[in-house]
Amino acid sequence: MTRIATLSETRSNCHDCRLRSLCLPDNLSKEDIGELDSIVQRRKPVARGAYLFQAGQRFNSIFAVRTGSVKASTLLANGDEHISGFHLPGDVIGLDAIVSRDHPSTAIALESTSVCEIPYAELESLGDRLPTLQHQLVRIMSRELLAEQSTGHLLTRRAAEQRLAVVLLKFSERFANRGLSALRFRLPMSRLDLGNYLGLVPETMSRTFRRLEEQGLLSIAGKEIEIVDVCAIKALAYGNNEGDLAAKA
Amino acid sequence: MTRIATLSETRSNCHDCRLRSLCLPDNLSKEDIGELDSIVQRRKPVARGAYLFQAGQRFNSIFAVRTGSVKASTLLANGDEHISGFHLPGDVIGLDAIVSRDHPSTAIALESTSVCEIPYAELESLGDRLPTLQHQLVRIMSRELLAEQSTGHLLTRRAAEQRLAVVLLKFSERFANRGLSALRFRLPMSRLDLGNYLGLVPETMSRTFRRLEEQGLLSIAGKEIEIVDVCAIKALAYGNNEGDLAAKA
DNA sequence: CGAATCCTTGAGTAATTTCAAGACTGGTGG
DNA sequence: CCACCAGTCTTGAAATTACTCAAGGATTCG
Repeated sequence: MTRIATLSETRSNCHDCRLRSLCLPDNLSKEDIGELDSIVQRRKPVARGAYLFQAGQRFNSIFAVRTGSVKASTLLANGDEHISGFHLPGDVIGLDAIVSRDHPSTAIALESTSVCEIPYAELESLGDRLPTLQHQLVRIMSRELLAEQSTGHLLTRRAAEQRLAVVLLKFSERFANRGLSALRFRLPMSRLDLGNYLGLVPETMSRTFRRLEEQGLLSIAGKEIEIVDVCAIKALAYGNNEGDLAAKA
Repeated sequence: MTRIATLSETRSNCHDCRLRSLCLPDNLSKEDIGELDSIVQRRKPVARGAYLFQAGQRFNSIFAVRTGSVKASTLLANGDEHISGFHLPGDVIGLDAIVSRDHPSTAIALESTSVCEIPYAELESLGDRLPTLQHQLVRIMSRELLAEQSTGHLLTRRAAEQRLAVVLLKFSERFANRGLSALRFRLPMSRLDLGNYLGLVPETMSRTFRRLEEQGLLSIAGKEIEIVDVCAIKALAYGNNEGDLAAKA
């Protein structure tokens, strides 16, 4: 077929982006979105396993995930990998690098992933002229700060079942925020990666998933997860430690 | 003694503040600091156990810790408290509330603590006029984001000894950043609170402290901590899991 | 000085980790 | 299109570790 489409035609712009309300353009006027759009670079999708950037690499841009998913990881002194988070469409990546000159962590695509690259120097300049954009950047950073904090809550839960319940609800919420089903979704990462994130070994992950399925809280088919009993999962995740509520499932 | 000093005289200003380089004034011109100073409110110290703000309370200001220390906590559904962080002089608190209208967490003074209160609406307006100030706010948020992330690293460490080693090194670094001793310092929080933060029960905290002291890595006198063998602590915190290096202590 | 809180210590239990090995996938190449 | 291969996932049994429960002792703050 004849390809007469220019690059810009096949690539979306901020104004028409479904994720606009989650991203930098939120609250911006049509004109301001146009200005932002002019500095946003939309490259071809990043292949599964490829780096968006690596730890130690010079920081130049932040990235907004458009489709796909990304894991953020750091290499520990002993050679182990620690996964500090997973990024889904609408998330903005690289904000932790602003304060230093270099990226503190590595961003790896978990599947074919398309991102918008926003050169930070240009964003900063544009923000000087467009207060609304600047405010939105700050709001997004505040949002990320909040998200990171709740990760802390997650990891101090002792029981593996609790940690899994909490993280599943968090993903559920994130999918729902994008208008997807809160009860049926596909986890983009391997159990290995999810376990690493939660501080649990793969064996425990496997057993914990199975236990929740046996209790009738989940239905699992590979990476496809269905939350069968939301109430019970919430009770397990956020309810009392004694299990009084959860035991009623 | 005769008190003729006005309130403004007994209270410092941003320009003369020792913590200036860690805080919002960093990188600002003398004039800009003056403008910032004019919106900063310096109240009398907050007593030990008093709230700077409570979760759910309307967000109006961010706070910079000048002296003392603060713990950030949230109440879980089961009634338990979760401590998400500790704030020392130079830290800016409340940034996680910008995105929502209310504070997501409660800030409690761990000792008599003095803070600078910065009304956020005014800071935002001022930031619109002073790009350098705006950039500095973003840098501080990026710094906080980075700090929160490394909390995640901390909490995925399985062993209690590792978690304690990591958190002690983090405090050591923070004290050093303020020009204090990196090897001898006073932890402002109780073992209870520190354990809560680390996801460990008080009994485990007690035993773990004692074990590190017996191994000759620490010297402990109440809240006063001395790091005796930095290398061994670092090996324990960041070295390999097998303990090959740490065992040589 | 006195009460409240915090810290310590001990013994037993429950949980995850470790070690080992087999089964399953999904992607690649013939 | 099928077969292969590497990585992923599962399962079992033993070992380690932190948690729970209980109670006494030490600090600290008012």
